[in-house]
Amino acid sequence: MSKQYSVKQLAELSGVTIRALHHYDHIGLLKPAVRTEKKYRLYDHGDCLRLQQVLFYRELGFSLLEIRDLLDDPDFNTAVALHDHRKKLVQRQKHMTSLIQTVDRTLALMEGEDTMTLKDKDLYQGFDREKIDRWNREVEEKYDPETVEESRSNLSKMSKAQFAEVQKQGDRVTLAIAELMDKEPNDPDVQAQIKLHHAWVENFYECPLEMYRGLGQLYIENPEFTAFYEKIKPGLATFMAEAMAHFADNEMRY
Amino acid sequence: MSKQYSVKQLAELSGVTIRALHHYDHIGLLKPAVRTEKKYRLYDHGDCLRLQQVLFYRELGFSLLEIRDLLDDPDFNTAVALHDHRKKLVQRQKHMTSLIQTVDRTLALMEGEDTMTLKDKDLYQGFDREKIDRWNREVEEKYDPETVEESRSNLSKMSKAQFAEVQKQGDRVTLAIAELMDKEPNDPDVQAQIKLHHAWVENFYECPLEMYRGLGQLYIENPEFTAFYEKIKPGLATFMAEAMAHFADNEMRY
DNA sequence: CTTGACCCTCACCTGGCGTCATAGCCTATA
DNA sequence: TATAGGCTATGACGCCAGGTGAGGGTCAAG
Repeated sequence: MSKQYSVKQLAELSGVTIRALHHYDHIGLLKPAVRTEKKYRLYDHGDCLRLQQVLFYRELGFSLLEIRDLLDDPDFNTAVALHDHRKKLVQRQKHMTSLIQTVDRTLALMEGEDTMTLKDKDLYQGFDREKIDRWNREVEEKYDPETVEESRSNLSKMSKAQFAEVQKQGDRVTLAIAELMDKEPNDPDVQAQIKLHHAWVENFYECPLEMYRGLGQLYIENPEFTAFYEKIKPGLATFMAEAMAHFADNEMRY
Repeated sequence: MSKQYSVKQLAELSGVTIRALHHYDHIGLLKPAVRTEKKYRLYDHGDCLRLQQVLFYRELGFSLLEIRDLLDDPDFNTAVALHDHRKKLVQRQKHMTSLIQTVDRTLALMEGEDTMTLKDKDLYQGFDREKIDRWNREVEEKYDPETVEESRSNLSKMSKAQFAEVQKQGDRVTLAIAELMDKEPNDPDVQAQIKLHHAWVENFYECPLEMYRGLGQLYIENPEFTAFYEKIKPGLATFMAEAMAHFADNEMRY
């Protein structure tokens, strides 16, 4: 009657692999209309339609078994299933969004630190306005205007002289901490300096405690940071990370 | 010197399972600092830090092997890795978005068709205003005001009489197509009726060709639609789907 | 009759563990 | 000191959606 297709033909028609068709057969998702005497699979038009449906729902992220149940039960309420599925998709999308934000924040911290602390790049001489503008534009695309405004105000409002002053403050704090490395990371003296460090960081970004802890992590995670601090004094990166973690812990208790 | 932790302790501290720690050991991602004579694992503070990093990157969706390489190679550029990873995340997010839109469109079409064509629900008697309002509210949440305005205007602006008239038109077209099923789906006569059908659909939704093709797919994907058209004449669902696909193809060529 | 394209089944591999099964270790109490 | 319990270890199978063969049968053309 109507046309019949071998596995290969159906595979090429539909774009799925032969192995996948075997698999669908195996799990009872798509059994060929005919099995010849020699066990060859022959698919008919109905099978093609079913495969279309399978691919549609697979695209949407349904599991193969869900699809099987969905297609096999004629009483199944497709609308409800789609609605449920939509919820899952939205959740996954939100998750993606928050992950992206985390990456962005991490990158922002890294770039921020680069800009603020790596002196090799002539930052003492002239403030790299171009870079700041670029950064602001990027932020603008990703976040809401408020954030941009804050970032812009913090960074570019500063004059060259102000910036140099803030930079010097940061150096002083860092060196002071380096001097205290014979003590424990949560020694009160160290913690006092860390408090200053935290305040210093907040010159540039609003930096809640969780973020501050993350910044500390970054000091030991990212080779550039690690190198920067290790150059000042070996072990400083780890020491600061631990001290910052303690600081975050202690402050969060209240 | 510093504290040591058994598997269970570290598991409880970090929130991962013992099995996971075993696994991380197995793949060389996190080997305990000490293995006692009796093969017991003992983790030290450094291991804790490393685990933190592992969890951080795992959260972000890096694979365990990627994390291992990333943490083991001190020259590894974390910023670049994060940037690459960000791209992947954004792509997945976009994919999610398009899937959600597909689901939404499917649901919209289903609801639309339900409202328009399933006569059992007394639609001839009284227009289900409550349902329309609900539908409009949902659209309102998902899309921009323009779309809502359009949807609202198309649907609820119609008087009961107008609606009945449009409904009759739809029936006429559908029956006309059913009469032409002995011809090929892309026969000019069929295509002429399909053109009317497309115009009819656009009474309710702006329905570009891709969407129209999708609607055809829906006729064979969704049991409710299939049942509706099969009841008019066996094979009509498939026939219309094919004819609609041809129509979309043909129209798009110009 | 052979060649080459196609078909079959069986079975192991991926990732990130969960879930047993089986057995050794350690400590406290009867 | 025996035993109960809680901890530890290793090893192996399972999940999901197939990928990637191995090893062997089938079919049409030359």
